[in-house]
Amino acid sequence: MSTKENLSFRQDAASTPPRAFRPHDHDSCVAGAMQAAESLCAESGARLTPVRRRVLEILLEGHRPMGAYDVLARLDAEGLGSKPPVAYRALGFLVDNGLAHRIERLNAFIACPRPTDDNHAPAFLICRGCGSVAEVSATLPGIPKGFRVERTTVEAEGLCAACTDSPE
Amino acid sequence: MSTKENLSFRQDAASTPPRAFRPHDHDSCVAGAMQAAESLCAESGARLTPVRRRVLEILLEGHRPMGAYDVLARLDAEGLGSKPPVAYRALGFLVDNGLAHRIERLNAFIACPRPTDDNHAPAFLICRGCGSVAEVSATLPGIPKGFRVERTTVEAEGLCAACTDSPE
DNA sequence: CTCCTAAACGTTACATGATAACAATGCAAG
DNA sequence: CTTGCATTGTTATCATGTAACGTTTAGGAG
Repeated sequence: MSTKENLSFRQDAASTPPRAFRPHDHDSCVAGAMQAAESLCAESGARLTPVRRRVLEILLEGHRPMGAYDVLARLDAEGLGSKPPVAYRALGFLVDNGLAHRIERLNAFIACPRPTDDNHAPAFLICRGCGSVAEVSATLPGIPKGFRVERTTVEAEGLCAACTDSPE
Repeated sequence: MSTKENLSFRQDAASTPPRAFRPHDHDSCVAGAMQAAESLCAESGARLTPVRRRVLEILLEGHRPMGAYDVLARLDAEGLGSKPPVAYRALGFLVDNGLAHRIERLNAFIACPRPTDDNHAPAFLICRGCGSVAEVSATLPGIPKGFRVERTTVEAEGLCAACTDSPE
């Protein structure tokens, strides 16, 4: 069973906000995600090369999406690459391997906080106040008979609890 | 109550494919949508100017999304405008007034087939075979307590019934 | 260990998508 | 009429994304 936040679009609303919207031990958050990424790659044979690892680390710095060119700027500053394909290829690898996701509304990318969990239908809660994005599990009920779903994009934009309370 | 296709993500899978995936009387389909658009604009005071009306007609030609530059090419051919802002402004108007929707996955726009229906949470079924897109109603259950949803993006890519049967 | 191949990387050039800013025009209310 | 605001026209530029091609490198086959 998935342990991701213990949240699901199918069950009743959870009582606790997702971790991305709460203060938490982010260092262990990052460490866990990197560890999971290493394991997954080791298991699948995917190669987590220096640029790819670094891009994942950069994405993991915050629970908020980054544009490909933002990532590229970071890589450039660190001497790891300066041309768009460098960033897009690394991001593509991470997305293909479930280590990151693309947020369509924002044309941006975010690290997957729990890549080992079953992750076939992620949904994203985008707070327009603080810019944080939380990943939760989604299952779309009631797809019309005969339509075979292969991929889903589920994104909700709004205000997280903290930003609702203090609308600065 | 919404009459849109009588489909909902909340109820059991409907037995009939959405109209966009079936042969149908498209002329009356278009006429109905234009009529509804006129009424809505008359009621709200929004001005359905020639360019805006024409863009809506162009989008209504098929149940498939068009890129802003595709629309612009059509406008240009008809002498209605040749610069990107012309297309983007008309599309923006249509989206703001619920007469069209943006498909985020595709960076494209599609006419709303039933703009008078309640339309607060549309979901889109995108067939990668024929390129058609059907709009159905979606309600996301189980949003975590405290997150206030303002807008949703729900898109499912896959194969419609017809394309599943004949995978050319 | 050496060779071979497939994957990864670096770079150029370009394609596609979107908007800021400002001037000119139209239109409707007072 | 005239004033004010929405709409349109245009320029210029920014943002996002990818095709294509040659080079390098890692890792397995022999």
